[in-house]
Amino acid sequence: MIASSESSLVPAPSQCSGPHGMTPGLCPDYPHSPSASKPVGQHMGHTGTQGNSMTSRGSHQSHQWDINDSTLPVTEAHDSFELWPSGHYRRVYRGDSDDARRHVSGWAMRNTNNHNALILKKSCLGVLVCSLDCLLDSGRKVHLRPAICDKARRKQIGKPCPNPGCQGKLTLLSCRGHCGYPVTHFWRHVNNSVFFQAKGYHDHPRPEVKSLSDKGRHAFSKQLRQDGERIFSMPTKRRFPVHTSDDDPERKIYIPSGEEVMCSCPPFECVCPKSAQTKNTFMPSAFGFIRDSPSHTYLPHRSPSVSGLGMEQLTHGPFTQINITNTCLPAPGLEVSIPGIDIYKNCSKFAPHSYYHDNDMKIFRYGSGEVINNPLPHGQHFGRSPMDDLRSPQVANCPSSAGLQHMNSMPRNFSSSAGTCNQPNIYINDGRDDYSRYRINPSHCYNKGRGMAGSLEDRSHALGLSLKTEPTEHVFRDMPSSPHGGQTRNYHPESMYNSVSPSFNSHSMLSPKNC
DNA sequence: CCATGCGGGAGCA
DNA sequence: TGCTCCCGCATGG
Ligand SMILES: [Zn+2]
Ligand SMILES: [Zn+2]
Repeated sequence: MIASSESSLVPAPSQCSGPHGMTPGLCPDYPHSPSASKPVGQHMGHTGTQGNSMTSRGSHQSHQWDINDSTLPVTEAHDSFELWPSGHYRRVYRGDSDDARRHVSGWAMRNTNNHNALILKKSCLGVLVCSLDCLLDSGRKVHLRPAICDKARRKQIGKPCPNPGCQGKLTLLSCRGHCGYPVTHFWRHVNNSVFFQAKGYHDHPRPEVKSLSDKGRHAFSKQLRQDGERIFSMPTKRRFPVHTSDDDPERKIYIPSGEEVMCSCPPFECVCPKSAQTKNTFMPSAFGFIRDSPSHTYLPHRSPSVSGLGMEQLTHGPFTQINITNTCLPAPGLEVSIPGIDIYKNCSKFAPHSYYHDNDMKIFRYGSGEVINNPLPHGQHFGRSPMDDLRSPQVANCPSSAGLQHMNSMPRNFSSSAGTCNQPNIYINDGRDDYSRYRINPSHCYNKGRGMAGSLEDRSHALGLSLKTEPTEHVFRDMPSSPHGGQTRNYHPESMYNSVSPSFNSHSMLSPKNC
């Protein structure tokens, strides 16, 4: 988010109490944050967007709104379309932008029902990779685009790698760039503009763009008909993007696996094997959560522990890719000091496979195919993001939710007493999925058309938005290992984060000494 | 066939 | 009661 609101301009530490088991007050998400002193709780929800005359200048640095704001600014200046948005930021596109109206993204984003017809939510599906992590003739890796359609996607998974001669199979590398869960995109049409907000950093390579994937699909169909004959990998020339500030996603620097310079530990803690505190221990983050889920409900393949292999094995891959694509650096602000760069650097190992931080610098590391043990049951793979569930501690523990994000209102369970976290304008935008249909159900006011962009905008115009944004759930409560798994682990957030708190109360998070 | 969006309803707390 | 996820439907390319 390059955003903007007073709050977002201020990389203020987040108000984080309960959920993280952290000491309230000091949540050094962004130690260099300018100070601000507006007590949390003073704002009624957000800054500068209370129907005032604020107008966006079109620069993403000036976005002082949150997608959930009741009133979004009227703007005459718009941002150029970003095909590969990553990170927490906002954009305002022209209402007549075809890309924006179609909610286009280079990432494979699937629609998520948030029961809010005004705001379209999508979550990232990740990327299809070769289980053997093979290299194409071009030197690139196989990064196919997951089908948005569940059914089609199921068919993709397990297919032979399109790389001639490779015996690998396509594996879905799920996105967990939003604190362990898929990155989410929000689209909202209002004021003849298309407001876009993204949450999370994709932790996987970019999938092939749509048009190319279409070719791939056809190729696969052909392949099936030809009974096993391998198809060739997709060409690499991008054709789909209409507008994009994208750089060349294929620019990669290959370096020996031992030379990686960063890790992708969760922002709140380094869980690198080099970290004595966390090595071979249950990680209190989403990763550990995943590991402990018998049903492998959520993105288990990235859990260093999930396969039962040692960390070394898990992290051993053919090589590490460092993809530097700085052509679209986020503006100075929160994003600059986010995850993958400062926070994770020095952590040499963590994931069994790729990690990648878009925009500023991408780092990904692939393990061997065996390591990328994919495999979430389909039902889960295609499931919605648990990040949508505010009951999930991940949400509460997510820096993007608790720190990076602009928060629209305080969660009910958060102590909003000033002083516990003397930061200004901390807004919590929970980023959950479904809005309560009982509270927001435009279909009650409008024809139940299945319009897309138009309907969003139309409804926005006519409907006085009153969106509830505070988490109403028990974000600090013990969480089940999966929303519906039934296996209720006794999660004790407090204990879970015992080892996290220290890092939270120091700057180690930003310069993980333990890594 | 699939992308995309909508939304009913189940399941859980 | 509130909320999220599952899953099917409709539409359009
Ligand atoms: Zn392969
Ligand atoms: Zn992603």
